Amino acid sequence: MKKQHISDAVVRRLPRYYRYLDELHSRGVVRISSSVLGKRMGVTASQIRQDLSCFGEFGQQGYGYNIMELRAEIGHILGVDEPRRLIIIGAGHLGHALLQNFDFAQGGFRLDTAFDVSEALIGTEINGVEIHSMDELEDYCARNHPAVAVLTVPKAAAQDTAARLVALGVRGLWNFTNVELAVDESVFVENVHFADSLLTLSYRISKNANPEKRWP
Amino acid sequence: MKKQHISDAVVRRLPRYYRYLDELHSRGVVRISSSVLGKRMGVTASQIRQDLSCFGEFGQQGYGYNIMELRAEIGHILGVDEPRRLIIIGAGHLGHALLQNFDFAQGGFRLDTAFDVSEALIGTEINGVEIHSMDELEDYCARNHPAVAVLTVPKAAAQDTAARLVALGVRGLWNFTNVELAVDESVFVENVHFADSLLTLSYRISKNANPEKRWP
DNA sequence: TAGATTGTTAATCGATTAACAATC
DNA sequence: TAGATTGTTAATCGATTAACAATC
Repeated sequence: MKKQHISDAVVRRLPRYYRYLDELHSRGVVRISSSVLGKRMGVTASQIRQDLSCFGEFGQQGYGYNIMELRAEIGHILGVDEPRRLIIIGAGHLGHALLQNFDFAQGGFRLDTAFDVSEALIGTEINGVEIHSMDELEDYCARNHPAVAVLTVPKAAAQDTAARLVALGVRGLWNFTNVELAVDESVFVENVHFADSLLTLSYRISKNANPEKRWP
Repeated sequence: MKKQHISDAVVRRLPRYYRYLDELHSRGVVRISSSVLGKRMGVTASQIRQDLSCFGEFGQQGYGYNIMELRAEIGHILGVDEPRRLIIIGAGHLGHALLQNFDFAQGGFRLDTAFDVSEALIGTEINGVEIHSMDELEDYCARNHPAVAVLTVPKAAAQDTAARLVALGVRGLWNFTNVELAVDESVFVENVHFADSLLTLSYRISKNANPEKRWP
């Protein structure tokens, strides 16, 4: 039975299901039951079935799930088969790393242009992606209507750049700036807060300090 | 009343409190009440008080919280005042970006050495951090006992490298490889799964597709 | 058919919010 | 003192797990 509202907890688990199914698929496994998948992923079979039931009925009694099918269904739910444009704002070290390492196409995103203010970078190409001047942003957006912008600019420029992108019709911001962006609620912001992530690790290590192993 | 078990939900909110308090502190604000802080952060006052009460009593009736004190208390809870060593494994684009941009000292981590297999990088220095050969990892760990290792190696090397680090006594792994690491449960793994993060954004955009704004 | 496994409903568990006495 | 705000207890809400009839 399809649910109308999907909780954030469920949404955040979907990419992980997708990843496991993708791996099983590429290893040639054809079918899997919720209990086997659950054991492998370290979650309960109930949770998997409950999560999937939010979106439809993808399994078969007595059989389980066809991996290829389920993978495609989750991909569809996540929107990977619905290609959209993405741009990178800021081709510094982090933007550069994403341009070099990250497979945007796998997530269903088309990336052909990044933007930066550095004269040294403008006009160059990284991994097949052209670096344009920030002055061309308005023009590019008017022509290509990118759905998502990746924010890898310095902290100080984050809020202004975000506002500019929102005004240009961007629907989502993938925010690496460690700044809390104030934007219209119709625009989705996905934060990647490195500092927060490392601090939780710091916390867990501190709390479970093993006296024998406590070195600086 | 101090709690013995702290839920993950609470732990993940602490860095955000810390960040806000840090900013208020640097702007010279002296005190704040849970309701004002809550309004600013977009959470309930109840939640803030409930969260803090897991660790002690840091406020004062009729007054609220002293920002400098509370900031220091949360910093202490997170372990930022307890310096520990951290190493970076893999000085490729992403490792490089972290070396250049990320302030490890602010999280209480001392970073002096990164490791890589590339002959071109070994012996060089990035932002004051020396790049050593992976061959020197055992020796370095025996001498310096790093608490945390940042994993910015290629996917294929992830699991083996993790196992090697765990054997060398590392207590936590900050994992950027998008691989699920199988390690002893006494070692903490904090995953930064870029792909998962972007897919949740993809999902939210797909579901709330605004027909007027639906461009590729 | 018999065994396996689903989707779903019910039960449990935990997290968030509300309320309020205590008190600065 | 009176007003404000805490820490904590109680109430609510939501998410996870368990159970099971349906059925492949």
